[in-house]
Amino acid sequence: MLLKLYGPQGWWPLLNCKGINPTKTGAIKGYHPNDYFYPKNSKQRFEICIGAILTQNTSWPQVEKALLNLKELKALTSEAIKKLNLEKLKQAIKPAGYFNQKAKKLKIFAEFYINLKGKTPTRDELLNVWGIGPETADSILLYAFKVPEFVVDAYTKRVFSHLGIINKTATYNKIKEIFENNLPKNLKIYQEYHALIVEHAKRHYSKKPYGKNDSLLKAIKTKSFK
DNA sequence: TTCCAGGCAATAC
DNA sequence: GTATTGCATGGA
Repeated sequence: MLLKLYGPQGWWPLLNCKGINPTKTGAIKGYHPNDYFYPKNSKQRFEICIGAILTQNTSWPQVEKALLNLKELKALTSEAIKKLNLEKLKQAIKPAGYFNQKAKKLKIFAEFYINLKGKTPTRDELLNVWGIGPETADSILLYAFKVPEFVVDAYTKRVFSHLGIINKTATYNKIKEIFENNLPKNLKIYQEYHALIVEHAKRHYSKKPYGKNDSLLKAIKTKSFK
């Protein structure tokens, strides 16, 4: 239903890629609808990773401003972030908020990324990096490294507890488990579903009362869907 | 003015 | 283990 309502979301957004859709909500440019072949290289992979860190409790347009500032400084690579002056880094990412913490997170992550030497990290390895929590780890694995880990966020919890499908007090891992146990373990499905939940929640679950005009909720209650 | 945004770590209980 | 708090900018 969500896919029918909103279409493919083309996550993860990148600043530079061919076949982009500049009109997509929340993106200046860089969505890649119907195209799951990104990222194509280590640089794009890294851009997704730092975007995942920068978007912690922050709206995507603010993150894009930060990414564009970094691009201006030619600092969208792990080596460049590692070398970049800390104060300059803070200034560049200021639009994304929490700039003191996030600058530190980016420095630490850049080092971690370099040490990977092209390998895919495990979930536990990511969780052991300061600044990477469960959602950021899963986002990095799912969208940058194409590992099927379902991403849970505040929206997921809000929407699905409203739908009566999960408990309000359910933990991150519990919610993740529910989705993964009830979906085919498929990369495209995991990528698209999470993105669609975010799009749906932005429309109906951003301000209270939540889910007021949620057509999905109505359809589920009346079972008028298949 | 107040609330909110694709969380996380530190701390308190 | 679970609950609370600080972190910060900018849009609605």
